[in-house]
Amino acid sequence: MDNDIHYRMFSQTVEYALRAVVWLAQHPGKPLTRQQIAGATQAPADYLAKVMRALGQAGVVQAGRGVHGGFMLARSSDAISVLEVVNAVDPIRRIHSCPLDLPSHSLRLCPLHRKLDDAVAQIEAALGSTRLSDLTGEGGQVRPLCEAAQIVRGAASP
Amino acid sequence: MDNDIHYRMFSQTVEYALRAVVWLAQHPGKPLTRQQIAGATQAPADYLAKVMRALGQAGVVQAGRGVHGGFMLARSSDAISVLEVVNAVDPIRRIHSCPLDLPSHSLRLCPLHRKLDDAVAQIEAALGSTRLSDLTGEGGQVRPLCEAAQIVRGAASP
DNA sequence: GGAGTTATGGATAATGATATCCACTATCGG
DNA sequence: CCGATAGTGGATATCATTATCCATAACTCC
Repeated sequence: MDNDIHYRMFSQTVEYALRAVVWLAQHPGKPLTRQQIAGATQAPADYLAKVMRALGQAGVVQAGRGVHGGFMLARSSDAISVLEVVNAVDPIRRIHSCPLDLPSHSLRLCPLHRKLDDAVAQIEAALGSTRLSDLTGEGGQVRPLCEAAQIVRGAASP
Repeated sequence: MDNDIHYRMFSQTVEYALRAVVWLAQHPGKPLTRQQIAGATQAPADYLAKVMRALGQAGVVQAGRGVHGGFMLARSSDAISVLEVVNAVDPIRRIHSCPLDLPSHSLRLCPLHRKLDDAVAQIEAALGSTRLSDLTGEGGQVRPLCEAAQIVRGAASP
């Protein structure tokens, strides 16, 4: 409201979750550990533990413990939508009733909240129709999350 | 991420700001005081002071002090977009560069962040094309923010 | 000009999201 | 079985948002 960077349409938690599952989608086959994912996606490893747990409980990823443990997508990357990932960690909240703090008699929203809910619905639809496979480049070919991430990988693993 | 209600696509501050300007749009002519707006829109009066100040600095509302003071829209309600109100208090942040914490060499976003930014752009467009007059009912006729708000007004002012 | 009213601006407190840390459990390889 | 590895779960710290409070400035009416 006043000075510098803060407001985000998507929470930091959602950011981490999406980076993680995209990275997993780009590296199928063997499980990746939390440390590996954290390193690649520039997420704090300790916090990522919580995020991954939420993804596991939601059935988006499959976790394995022990020496060859780590995380894999629970299904193929074209069977998981971005919306599912978002909802696993920070559910998108549609506006079903008037947010004024009253028992909602109203079944219909006022023009303002109808507009806002329409906007949320748009997002929901956009995320729901996007699959993880849409974000990994065609043919399972490995693509970096961003150009910048590619640079990091190059620098970190000579 | 775990148990109950939290995540919102729009911040509480944005909610208050929008309720306030919609209420102002529905009551043109004379200025409304912070207390009046707070009462009608169920917003905490003290916090609303800050929100209104931000709206004033952004040129969305016009403030007057003293005995017949209060707030009025700075322009007519069909000359103010919802986006302008949102940006006045909690600017929508487009994703211009990779959020990974590196100097952004990359001019192009990766598929993930392109998708996310597209979603944000959709919201921006939807809010930008909606005017306050679109939210007040046709012909300047007074409509409540929500059905619930109408009930409150009825109960509060017999 | 004085009294009362109302926004302004800053300081401070409470709340929720984010981040860190540690003990525990499951799994694998010997 | 033993030790090492890696996820699980909970406790705690940090930080931004939200909320409250107070002193001050501007304005109206008398």
